[in-house]
Amino acid sequence: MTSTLGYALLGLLARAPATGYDLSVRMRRPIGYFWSATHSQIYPELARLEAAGLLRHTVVDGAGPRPTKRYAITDEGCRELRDWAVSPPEPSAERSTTMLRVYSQWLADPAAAIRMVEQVHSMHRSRRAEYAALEAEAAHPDPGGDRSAFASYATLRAGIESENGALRWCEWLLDELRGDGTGSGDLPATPDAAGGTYPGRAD
Amino acid sequence: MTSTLGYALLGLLARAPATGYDLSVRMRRPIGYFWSATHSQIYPELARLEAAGLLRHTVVDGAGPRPTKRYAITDEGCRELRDWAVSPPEPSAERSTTMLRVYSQWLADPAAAIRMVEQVHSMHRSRRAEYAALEAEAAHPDPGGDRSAFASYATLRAGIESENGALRWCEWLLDELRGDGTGSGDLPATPDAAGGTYPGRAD
DNA sequence: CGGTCCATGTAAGATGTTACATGATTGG
DNA sequence: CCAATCATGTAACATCTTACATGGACCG
Repeated sequence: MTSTLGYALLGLLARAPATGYDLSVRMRRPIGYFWSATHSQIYPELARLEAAGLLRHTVVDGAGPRPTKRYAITDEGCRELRDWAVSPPEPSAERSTTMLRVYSQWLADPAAAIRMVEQVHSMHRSRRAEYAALEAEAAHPDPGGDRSAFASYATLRAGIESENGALRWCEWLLDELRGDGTGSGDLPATPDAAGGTYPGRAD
Repeated sequence: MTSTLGYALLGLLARAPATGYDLSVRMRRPIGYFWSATHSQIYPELARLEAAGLLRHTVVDGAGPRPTKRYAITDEGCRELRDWAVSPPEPSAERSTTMLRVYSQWLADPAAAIRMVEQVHSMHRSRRAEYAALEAEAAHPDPGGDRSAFASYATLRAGIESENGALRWCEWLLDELRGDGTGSGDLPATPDAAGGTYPGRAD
């Protein structure tokens, strides 16, 4: 019944009440580092959630031509969100246009392919730097303490992990494409792990 | 003009001609390990690509009630795919319902949260095993040799990387949630890296 | 006086999911 | 005989993106 976007909004409102505008600003960049939406999705969804009794709004002073609404989650909303949060996760289909491009780069000039992968690499570097800065701010919350702060931190760690993995992959691929490959087939060690740890291997 | 799905189909057809059915079977599981689609998307898209001159079909013998069509990519299709493959990648919005769930798990019973993360963990383990088996089959193609085989291999490596990162994250989170945390804040070394290497850290 | 921020909404279009529909062949 | 596989399509629905629309306040 409730959409994924709905749960994203409930997740934010469970932490603090907010206006639709507040929510749309926060969701321009991914929330929990793994979801995003625009205001044109958010406003209708808030109305639907309220009709379902999961939210309530009060009109407050604001700058817009229409009344400014501050939304708060209801007890029913909390319950529904809580149940969804621990319900069995569906096997999510990963999607990446970048990977699709790489899949067909064998058709193109090798130099052009390398340039494209370099761009991907630098995008991941700056994204990781962003996340690393956020991590430095919040330090490492105790899972037994403020649980909502720890949950935010856990999704941030996942973002950093995922950027580290992407960076390692880019560096491996660039080595291969440039012909610097040592022939071992292993991924290279990365000398510049700024922020976010590169964890050790098993052996 | 051409959709992402269109490029996914062109990417497969650039390797070998195929029927819509073939394509739909291959795309039930992600192609290049990072895209998927169902037959109801694929058939109309094939018609559109053909109308745009990027594909051509011949009718062949087959079992269906309608004529079975074998599609092949045209030179124009190859050119368009090639250009797209090395064009600047857009910053992709990552989406994960699992992460959204984790973001709100602080509302729920800790034991239920742990059970849910354990399920995520085991899903990633089996996915990685699947990928590792595929990797063992293909070994490590030379980037200077069959370039299309190497491109497939590169996307498979990305899939393995991403599974390794997800597994490491699950294991860290489970330690934290169970209260086994050493307090170092670092991710733990993982003792059971089956298939797919866990690469070394920088220092 | 022009641009940005606040603040909310609608509408049109692209894309993705789920269900409906047909019908022959093969294997248990 | 029932189910799965081969093989192609349409229709309804949900979701996401992009553009249109309004209007006050503040800053340069």
